Amino acid sequence: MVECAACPLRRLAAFTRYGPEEIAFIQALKVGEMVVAARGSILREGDTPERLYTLLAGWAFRFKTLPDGRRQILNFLLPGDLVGLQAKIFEEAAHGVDALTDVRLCLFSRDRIWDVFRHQPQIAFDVTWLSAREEGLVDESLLSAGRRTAAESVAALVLQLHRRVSALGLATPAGVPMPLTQAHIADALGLSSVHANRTLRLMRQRKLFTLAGGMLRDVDLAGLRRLARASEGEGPVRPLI
Amino acid sequence: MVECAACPLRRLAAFTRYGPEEIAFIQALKVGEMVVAARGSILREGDTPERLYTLLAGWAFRFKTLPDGRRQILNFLLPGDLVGLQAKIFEEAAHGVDALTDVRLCLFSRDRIWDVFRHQPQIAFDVTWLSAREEGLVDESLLSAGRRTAAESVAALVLQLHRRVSALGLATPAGVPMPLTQAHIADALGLSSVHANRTLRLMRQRKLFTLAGGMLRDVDLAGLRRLARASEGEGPVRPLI
DNA sequence: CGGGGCTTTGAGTAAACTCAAATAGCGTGG
DNA sequence: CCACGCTATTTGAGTTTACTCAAAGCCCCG
Repeated sequence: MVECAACPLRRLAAFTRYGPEEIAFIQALKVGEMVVAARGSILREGDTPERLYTLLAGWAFRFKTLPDGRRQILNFLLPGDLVGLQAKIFEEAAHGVDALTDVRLCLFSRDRIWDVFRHQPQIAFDVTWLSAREEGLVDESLLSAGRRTAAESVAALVLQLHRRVSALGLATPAGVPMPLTQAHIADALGLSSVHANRTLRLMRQRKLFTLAGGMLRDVDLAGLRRLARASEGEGPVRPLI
Repeated sequence: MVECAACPLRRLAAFTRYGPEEIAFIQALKVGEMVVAARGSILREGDTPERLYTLLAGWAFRFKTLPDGRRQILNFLLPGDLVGLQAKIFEEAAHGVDALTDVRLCLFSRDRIWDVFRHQPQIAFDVTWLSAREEGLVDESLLSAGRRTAAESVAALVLQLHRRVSALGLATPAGVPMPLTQAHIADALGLSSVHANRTLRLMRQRKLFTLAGGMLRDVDLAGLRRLARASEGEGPVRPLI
């Protein structure tokens, strides 16, 4: 089990620095780790989860489903993201969380969240910060699903994920890891998977990017920004809990 | 100016009870009130707002726009809702907020939010609660825009607003106030206003509800729930700051 | 009584969907 | 090592939902 003080994420420039006292406090909150295999469920819709999680490694996503099986992905979760805060707050999850790849999670005691607010206002503020940031991601997706064309939406999604993955230092010379199937892209943007496929072909033809084997390659960032009409997005640092 | 201890909202069963100490603290945070006329702007995209607001009376909405003018409404704001928290947290608003009706807002000092986290953990927790609740509303809209048909989306939106307005005790024998134009409904659900109009006609023909003159009437809640495949939604009480 | 905004309707179009089938990849066990 | 099965991708063909453009009607307010 990873010691919080030695957490490999915490070394990244993407995360704010905490003092030893705060790290010790987080360490005291941590009750264990959990591993979930790719495609496994981390949190089911309607569940009352025992824990609050931070994603240590791997990809996951939040989603809602309709009774007939239609699924909407709400946002993707990458290392450092908090999982299950709403569920903690409302006692019952209004959304599910599934693992996209094999995933390692850091477990926090559910009851002790309250201690954070009582004793560590800085960390409490950062929890709120992360929650507001996630809402910002959902806002952006809603803009895509509601008002962007399929090509614009795909461009905006790829840009967002490219930015988030790069900030974590996960980009490699071989490309940027992006372990999504076309069905995930479709469900995130409100498209059918057939149309997602045709749109990806278009992106390839326009030389905006290629996405294959879980790797994003040959990205034309400027072209994507022009297409998505995206703003530059969040600043460089954020808290890690 | 309304005294927090005498705040008419606070008397409603929809809000949690605060002790005298907490109310005094909130009162100390309050630096004034602001009135914005219908159609006026409360917060512009890209602004760095000086204040954090609570909506005291009236309707407003959060939105994002694309450079060519396409607009997506992210969620509607009703009395008791917090405005501008993300903007406070990120220094810059990634969305605008416009008044739908004449609106009265309670102003809180921006800098002193930090005091809340340091001295009033209960209120800090409730800020997080409200933020998570708002994210839940956006999640629901994303499900509509992405995966529901136009009729299902309209049903889900009307159900949500009916529930929220009723919880505030604003329903009257003459109907439930709902001061939206068809363009607002279209922009909230990712439809064209022509299609929103045709969908509303369909709802009228199916006797699910009528919406005219800012009033919702003749609502068939059971029929709407069946159509929207909606879950029952949030519990009855929430914090008021 | 004349706008300006909002709503309503018609007609034609386009983006995205469904259904169906073929192809490609990948892991497992014979 | 290859065949099999499963999942994911790709493409074609036809359909539908929702869009655009345009014009007319409404209604409130000044």
